[in-house]
Amino acid sequence: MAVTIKDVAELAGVSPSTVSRTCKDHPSISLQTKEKVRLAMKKLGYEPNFQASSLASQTSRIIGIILPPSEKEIYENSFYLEAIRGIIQYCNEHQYINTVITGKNEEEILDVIRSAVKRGQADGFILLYSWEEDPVAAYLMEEGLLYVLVGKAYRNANQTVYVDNDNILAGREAAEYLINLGHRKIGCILPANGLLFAADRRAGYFLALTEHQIPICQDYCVEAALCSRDQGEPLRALLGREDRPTAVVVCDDILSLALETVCAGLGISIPEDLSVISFNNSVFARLSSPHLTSVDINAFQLGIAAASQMLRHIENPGLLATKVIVPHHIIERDSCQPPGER
Amino acid sequence: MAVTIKDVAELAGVSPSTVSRTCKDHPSISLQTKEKVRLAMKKLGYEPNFQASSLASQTSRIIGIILPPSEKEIYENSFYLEAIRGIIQYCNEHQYINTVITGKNEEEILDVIRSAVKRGQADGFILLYSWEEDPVAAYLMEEGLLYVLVGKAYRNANQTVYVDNDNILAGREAAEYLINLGHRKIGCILPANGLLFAADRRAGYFLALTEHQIPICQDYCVEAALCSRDQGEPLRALLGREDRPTAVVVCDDILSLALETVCAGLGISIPEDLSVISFNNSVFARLSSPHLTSVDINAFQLGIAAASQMLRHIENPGLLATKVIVPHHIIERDSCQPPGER
DNA sequence: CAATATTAGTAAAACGATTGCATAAACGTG
DNA sequence: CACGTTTATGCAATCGTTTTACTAATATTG
Repeated sequence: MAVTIKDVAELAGVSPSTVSRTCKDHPSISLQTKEKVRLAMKKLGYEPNFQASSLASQTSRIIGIILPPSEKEIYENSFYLEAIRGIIQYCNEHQYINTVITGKNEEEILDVIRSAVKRGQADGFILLYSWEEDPVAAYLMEEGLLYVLVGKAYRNANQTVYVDNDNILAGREAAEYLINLGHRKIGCILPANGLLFAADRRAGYFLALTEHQIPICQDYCVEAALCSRDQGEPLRALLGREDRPTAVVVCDDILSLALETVCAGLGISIPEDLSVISFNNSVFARLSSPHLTSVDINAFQLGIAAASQMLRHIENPGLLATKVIVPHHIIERDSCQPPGER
Repeated sequence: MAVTIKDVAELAGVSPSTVSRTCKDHPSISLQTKEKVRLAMKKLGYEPNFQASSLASQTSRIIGIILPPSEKEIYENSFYLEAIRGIIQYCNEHQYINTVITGKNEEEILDVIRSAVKRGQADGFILLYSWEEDPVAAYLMEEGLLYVLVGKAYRNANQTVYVDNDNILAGREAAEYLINLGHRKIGCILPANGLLFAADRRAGYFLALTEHQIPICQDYCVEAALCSRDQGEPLRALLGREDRPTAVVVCDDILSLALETVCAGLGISIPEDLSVISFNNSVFARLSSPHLTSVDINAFQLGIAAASQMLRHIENPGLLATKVIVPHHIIERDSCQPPGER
């Protein structure tokens, strides 16, 4: 049997409550006693029992990580695992553990959440995606549960704690990068998955064009499904045009890869005929040919920041909902060049 | 405050112990009483408190999922998230939860595990990778902790519960697929990460060649780092040869993508000049051009199987260590054709 | 110096289940 | 019908902490 608080108390010659207070660094225990107790703890290799302390203190020290309902494709994006890594690293350092939650659809996720809450299996939730009208976010908000959104809040932005990149700025900087290279005919390709970040990146793209007095051409802005059969269609439509763009902002590396395939089919070469600036800076960016210039969004840091917000709010209830912006940066590779150069 | 077992007991007019036994479907409670209790549970929306039941029963109902120490690249492989999904789905269905564990290096992982064990924070561990001489696996074995390996056991295979593909068979079938197309000069490309599955796939590849009386050429078998600077070097060496292979077995889609890049640089076209059969059937396989013929290893099922073994062993201590083989299958796409055809 | 405030620590009651043991009722059986 | 058995249920201890309320000892103050 593992060593308990009583064993430590006995060895140190104090009562269990004193040991407990020493662990919490309670001010009403003298330094002398604390030292004595700490020595005993070290000697016995004592670690407080997780369930017992949870039960007594009525908190679980468990944070639920909610993944979007599972369509396989979504998970191919390494964003999720990176963010999870960030979260668990921070949580581990602070004696919290995590439980990953997902399901076949939103209803199933809600069931898991409801049940986790009733059982006292989670102190809060980190939502790793943000969609318009997401029932999961709506439920968490309604029930007054503690949650942190990674991504952009759709409703109740002021009451929601969220952690995000400045996607508008990122989209703008990506477009500006192309504009500064001399491009004027610039397209924008978004994933058709309804995630909010894409809309923001597009908004940034529009902003950049407007600022540089480049007329906006609606047809230059297309949505494409990730990994579906007819994925190439909208891309081919864009690139088949007579006045096709000389550069594109692509909101996900996976899409860029798809784009490269379409380009190869149409005899368009990157970056000579088409400059591409991409998003996420994943393996895809390093493995494609040519290597992609891509905006790194720091998924790991997003995870760290989300976890840190979570813990802040658990430990100081009633804090105002703050938002945290994690910086992005452009990683330059070989997929961009000034237009018309060969 | 949430509804407790006492509330249910009161409403049903029985004692708490009867409610508890009803939950466990204990045989010594009459059907009549059980019905009465179940009705009360439903009415109140009762769910047993997780920490309290853990504390009382001295089990945590938490399964740790151990990821390899974090070098970012590893996580780009969607295998991990797929396997995690499988695990959590199975665990959720059986009222278990999961905690993901990783660290910067093996020592850090060991610390987390040690501490989790002392605190009673895990009933068992699922190891999502297998390396030769892995200190983590060694520790788990030494301490007599319950764990399931996803991948191949290196030492103590007979005492280890593990869940794997038949990678030798998979490697053999991949090579045979190429042989059946008429290829005789077949190479093999492995990731240089020391993971055991790669060696097995290679062994299968050798097997197939031998069986078909094709002489083995050591130089046809190369290792390449995933996503590193000089990754292309060994590939270029292989493909730059005068008598370069007409087909290759590539043990990871990510490597295939790298291979495509190198081929493009050398003016080698796939599949006309080089057939490629790949492994993992990830997005990469569907996004590359041409689309890759790839062996699907069913990562999700591996996760399910691992979790199911875990629970079996938790609930029946002393069970013999069985191994479970999850089937693979070849997904045919456009990267293979008979040699010499254009 | 007595009265009061502060400090340092303890005892014991939660927290919400589980479970071994006791017991009452119902049931056979000779 | 008395006795042993089976069946169904309750009682109370237990799991290992946290925390409230309390006490003893020491320090402070008018």
